[in-house]
Amino acid sequence: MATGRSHRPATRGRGIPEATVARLPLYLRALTALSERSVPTVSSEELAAAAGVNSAKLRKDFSYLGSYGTRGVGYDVEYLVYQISRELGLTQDWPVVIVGIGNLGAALANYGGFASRGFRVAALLDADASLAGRLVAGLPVRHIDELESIVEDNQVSIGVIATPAGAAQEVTDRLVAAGVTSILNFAPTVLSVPDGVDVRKVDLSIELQILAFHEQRKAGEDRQEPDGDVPAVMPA
Amino acid sequence: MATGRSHRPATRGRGIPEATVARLPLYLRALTALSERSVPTVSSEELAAAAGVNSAKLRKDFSYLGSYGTRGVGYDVEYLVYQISRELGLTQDWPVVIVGIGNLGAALANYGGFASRGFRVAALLDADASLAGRLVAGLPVRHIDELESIVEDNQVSIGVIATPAGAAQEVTDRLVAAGVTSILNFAPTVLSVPDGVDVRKVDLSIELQILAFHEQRKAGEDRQEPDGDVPAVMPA
DNA sequence: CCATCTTTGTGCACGCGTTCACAAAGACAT
DNA sequence: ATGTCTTTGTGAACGCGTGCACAAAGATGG
Repeated sequence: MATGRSHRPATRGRGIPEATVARLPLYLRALTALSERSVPTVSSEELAAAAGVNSAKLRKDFSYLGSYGTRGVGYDVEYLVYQISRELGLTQDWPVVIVGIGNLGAALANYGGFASRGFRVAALLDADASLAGRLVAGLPVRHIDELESIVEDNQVSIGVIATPAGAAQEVTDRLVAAGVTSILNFAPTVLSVPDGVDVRKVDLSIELQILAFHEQRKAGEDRQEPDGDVPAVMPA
Repeated sequence: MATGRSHRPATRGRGIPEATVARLPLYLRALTALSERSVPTVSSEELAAAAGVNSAKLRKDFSYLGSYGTRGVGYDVEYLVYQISRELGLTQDWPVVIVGIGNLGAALANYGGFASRGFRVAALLDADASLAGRLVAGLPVRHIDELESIVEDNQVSIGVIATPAGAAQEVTDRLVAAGVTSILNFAPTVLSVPDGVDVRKVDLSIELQILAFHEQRKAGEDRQEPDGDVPAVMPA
């Protein structure tokens, strides 16, 4: 995992653990819901329950970003929303491009969670010329050849890959060459990128396989092991 | 290893670390690609590179499932494919239901990675009656009211939730009540389930927010810190 | 049969993340 | 002001995951 290390071991602000960063969006979502209900303050216990985590963990997470609650009362909801948004960089506008407008790409383009949090879909790209011009989520699909100009013109630094596996690496290379430095990859492939480029992977089938493992283990506790070791196929 | 017919669920095999389980599908994918190219054996170094992990980690992972390579040679590809498939429970058939056939649900239904690995889409369900009967990925969409009978008739133990956030908990409750014990949740909500039910969450916007954080940090190394601590808004 | 070479399997140490448990801080009532 | 009560912030212990480094195992060639 190429997560740049902090040059400074500083206790404050700079050194937020990766695990904490991954939970901040979770807290933010819960806090936003509270904010919409005009709840002024919330205790670590309540918020932790809403986010589905341990309350001690939540308090420690907040302590990393120097966010202060009030003892005996809790946290100010609006204040926390602002702090977390700023820490995550959501107070600024992030133009993103989505490459590969198949079923998944269209789903992503329509996904409300993007636009609502500082992300703006700058363009939808696809290699299929016959898709060009078609409207998806109100935006026209454009041809992949426009990738470089779009990335440059819109200062796009985040790309989303929803292409078939075979095209993912080439698209990645072009995105990186054009200036993209963060990639969210939905294609079932290992992408290689130069240092300084972040890749996060979302793999639908892997999640299902992990579930299957646990499901099998649960079933195995009740019923007999379905014959353990020797497979039908042996190595030569 | 030939433990023949083991009556005892030996210490080995039972205690596979969660982190290892999460990587097994990754290895399996790389191995399948090798198998299709008729590569007979592979070293830990090569396979690790293909899967994007450290080779020592890979060897340790394999050691947990008792899978034996041959020193000086490497691992037998076919043998490993079988072993990992069996360990993950992919040698059996897993019927799944997908609930919520919007953009995302349709994308999931069409996703090839499911069918190819022991997963079979038993039904597509949606609350919108006007969708009923419409074909998606060759399967007719059925009304959510059929959930209970479908789950029971097909012995479905895995459910995929692709509904809006507001409907996710109710759908979860019905799935669990009908007998589902593993849930893959794409809705941006924290689901509460009874003990014994596994939930895995895939949250598209969270991944993007994590990317934004790193992106902001990268930008912050070059340019000036946009003023650190004191926000414009202070708590009451 | 012996020597050499390759690659596995793993003991060990280290660092990160989680959780407990509690002192400190502040609100609030009297 | 003082005492009580609630809730935060964190020190410390623990457990898990990772990666190094190396001995053991086996293949291969002479």
